[in-house]
Amino acid sequence: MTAAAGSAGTPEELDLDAQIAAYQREFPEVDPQVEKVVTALGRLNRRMNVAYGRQLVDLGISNAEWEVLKALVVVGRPYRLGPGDLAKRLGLTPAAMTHRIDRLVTEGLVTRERDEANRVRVIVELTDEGREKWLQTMRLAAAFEDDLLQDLNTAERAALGEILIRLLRRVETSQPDAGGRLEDLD
Amino acid sequence: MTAAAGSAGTPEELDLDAQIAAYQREFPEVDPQVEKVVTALGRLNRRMNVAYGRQLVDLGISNAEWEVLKALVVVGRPYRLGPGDLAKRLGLTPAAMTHRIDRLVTEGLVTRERDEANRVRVIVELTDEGREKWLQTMRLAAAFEDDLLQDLNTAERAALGEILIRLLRRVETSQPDAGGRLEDLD
DNA sequence: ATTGAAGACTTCATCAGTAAAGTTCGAAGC
DNA sequence: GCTTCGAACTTTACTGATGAAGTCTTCAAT
Repeated sequence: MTAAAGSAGTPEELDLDAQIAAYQREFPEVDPQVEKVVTALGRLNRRMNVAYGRQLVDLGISNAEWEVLKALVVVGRPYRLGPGDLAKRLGLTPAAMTHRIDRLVTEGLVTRERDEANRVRVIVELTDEGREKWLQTMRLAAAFEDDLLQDLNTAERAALGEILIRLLRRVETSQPDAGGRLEDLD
Repeated sequence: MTAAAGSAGTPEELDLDAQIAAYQREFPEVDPQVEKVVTALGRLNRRMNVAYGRQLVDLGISNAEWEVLKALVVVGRPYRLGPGDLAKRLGLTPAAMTHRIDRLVTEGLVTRERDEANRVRVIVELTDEGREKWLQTMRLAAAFEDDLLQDLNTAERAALGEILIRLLRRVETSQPDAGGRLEDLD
């Protein structure tokens, strides 16, 4: 097998360096250092999502549902938000939110009721069971994250955090966001 | 409205620190430093995907199609892979791959033909037009990435790359991957 | 009081993904 | 040489997302 080709391996077999090498071969102008950072970032994130996904399966909820629970927890007591607001926070359409809420309601993790003060509005509220479920996910996630960063000492963690935030600031300012689609939100 | 709530803002309005604070409030055992790194990482990645997505729209292809082009380019000339192999590399099911290839074929970016040497196999090959399309995406992506990392000096870039790779190694070794679903691959 | 415009959510049609069954071809055994 | 097993891809049924149209409520202006 040549460089990173190969007949049919799991994705890990494609190691990072081989992939960067391929990019250089096909597109010489590329800066390997930049590409390395960007590729590692994307790959790391994917792995983490897979890991989260597995834990969620164990707890019997989907990633989609988890996002909703997180959003409700973040606003704090009494853990209420409208469907439209939730949709904006999670970066999906109101239509999708309607269905997600349907599922969560049937599982008893949130309640949906009309706002009596303004009957055009709907209030989605986390139930005790929903909050408990979130706590469970959080315990697992925190354990995974601690393990992930185990090899980094405090200084390294701080440096990493600082750099990531600088990058984040750069993207967020360069993109006014145009009020759109944001995949998901933690 | 309390803390980071708000009526209905775009996601950016929820700044990172407020979100971390919310986690600490709701789940005191959490390590804020760890959470900060993890949250920033997730958020950064999301922003980057949005940015890539916009560029792709301008070029008239979807993120899904882009992934396929990348995979074919990475293996090098003659830019050929079977649907099953592609599916593994991109972390999706063969069924999904079938449909993606359908779309790419109608757009003229790849060809699909039976392997005459082994007629149960199918060969997907990048067309010149497909390669050209990939080059265009690469030019845009590289420009965006260079801009993103502009605030980091060489030493910082190296440090970031090194740390990310350490983290990546940790996730990849701790998860044998179980041969499964990997969202996507760059 | 009535009408009109805008906002918030839901419904409908369509699209892309998964899981599982189906099809076709190649290879190994009797 | 026929048959059976297995591999590679496609097809089918279903799920969850999008975008556009629809419904219901509120608010402002006649």
